[in-house]
Amino acid sequence: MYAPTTKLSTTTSSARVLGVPPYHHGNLRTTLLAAAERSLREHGADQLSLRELAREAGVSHAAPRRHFPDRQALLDALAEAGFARLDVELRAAVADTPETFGPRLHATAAAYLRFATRDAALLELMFTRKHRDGAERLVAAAAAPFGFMHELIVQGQAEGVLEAGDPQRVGIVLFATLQGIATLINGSLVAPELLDGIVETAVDQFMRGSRRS
Amino acid sequence: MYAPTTKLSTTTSSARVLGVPPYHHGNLRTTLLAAAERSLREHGADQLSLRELAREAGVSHAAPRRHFPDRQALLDALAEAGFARLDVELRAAVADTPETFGPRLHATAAAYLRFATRDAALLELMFTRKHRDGAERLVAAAAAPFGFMHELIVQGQAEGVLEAGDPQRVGIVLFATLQGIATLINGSLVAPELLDGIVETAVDQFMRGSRRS
DNA sequence: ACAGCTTTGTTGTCGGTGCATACATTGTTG
DNA sequence: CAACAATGTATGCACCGACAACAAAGCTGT
Repeated sequence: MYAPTTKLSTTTSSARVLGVPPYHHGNLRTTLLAAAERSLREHGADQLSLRELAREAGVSHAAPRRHFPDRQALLDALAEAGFARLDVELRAAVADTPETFGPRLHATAAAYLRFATRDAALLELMFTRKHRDGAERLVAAAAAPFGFMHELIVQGQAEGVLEAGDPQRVGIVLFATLQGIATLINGSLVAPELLDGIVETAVDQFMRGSRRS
Repeated sequence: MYAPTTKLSTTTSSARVLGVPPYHHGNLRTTLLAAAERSLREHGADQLSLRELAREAGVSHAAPRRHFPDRQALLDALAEAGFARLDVELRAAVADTPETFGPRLHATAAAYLRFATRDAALLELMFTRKHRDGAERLVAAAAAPFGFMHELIVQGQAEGVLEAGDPQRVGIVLFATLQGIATLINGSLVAPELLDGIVETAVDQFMRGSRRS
């Protein structure tokens, strides 16, 4: 086993300049993931085909197998990346927000639903139960955004805006509400125009429902 | 076009007694749906195969096509039936409950999550966005349980337990919260043992968050 | 520098699936 | 009882995911 090649696509070769594609792609895994992400967004997980991705990347149909043992492994990797990106987006949303709980909660909720409605298929992938043993990686990736919610709740309690209590439970309920709203919107069961109003209602209810009284 | 044969499997024939299977199945559509429901529960929507169902029903692999133009049509039918059953179960849950809002809300939430965790794959199917034009039937079917939630909210407001306001919005938020909790549990992102506690927290928060103050 | 091992491609194949078309059988109805 | 509509069957196609055997390229120790 040699080093997992951190440096990208050096692909030695003199062949490159001649326009002859090198035998080794050099960066297949990343290329496949990027193509998969696009395909997922455009056509949904069901339509995603390994062979199709291979064609797009200009490699043989069996090449992806070297990087993803099977189709599900690719989907899992996408979901994992999705959680990471969600975490980044949530944290970015509060970065330029007053440090008080209220505005931060609003910003978080809005950011979550922006992510969820923009990448509906990805969201579905992230939360779909695909038992597959290696689910640990996924759960670990999901811990990041969950942790963020947790921190938010703790802050609210520290500020005295929220009642004391198990922040875990409360955080889960909050997370669930946002996720549920996304599901209803994405499933076309609720008109998208209602989104903003619903989020506002949800946030208000949450504040009132768990404020210190 | 002759009558859509309400009476089941009369399959005229003298052949029956001889053990020779009749040319016409007599009840294929229903049989397929039943088998599909079982397969869905046991192996998930991805693994559901029309050819497999045909084999189970003892019929050629092209036969299902007479009843479902394509695979998605079958899945849609399953989802539609799912909404109908959900509606029945929710209404049944409050049937033998005190007529006051509080107990009814609790019973509804519990019933929703029982349904959702018992038939996780079905739930996913019901709320997954499969744009496919004929989504109207699905949305119509979904209207039943949604309507139930709506009625529940209206009752709460009439009792004076809930503040006045758009029952639609509030109902959607409630529905979303339950749906979101189900998603988190089914996706193994939250341990099942926590379910009861979370539901309780959610219901309490809802009551506090929208009670008349 | 080169021999040997590891990684990452390639080609070919297999079983399975959804969808389509042409044909066969049966039930209904005028 | 003679159309005709409904429902199954047989066959074929294109595609897919998985697998195995082989080939090229990169690394590494001597």
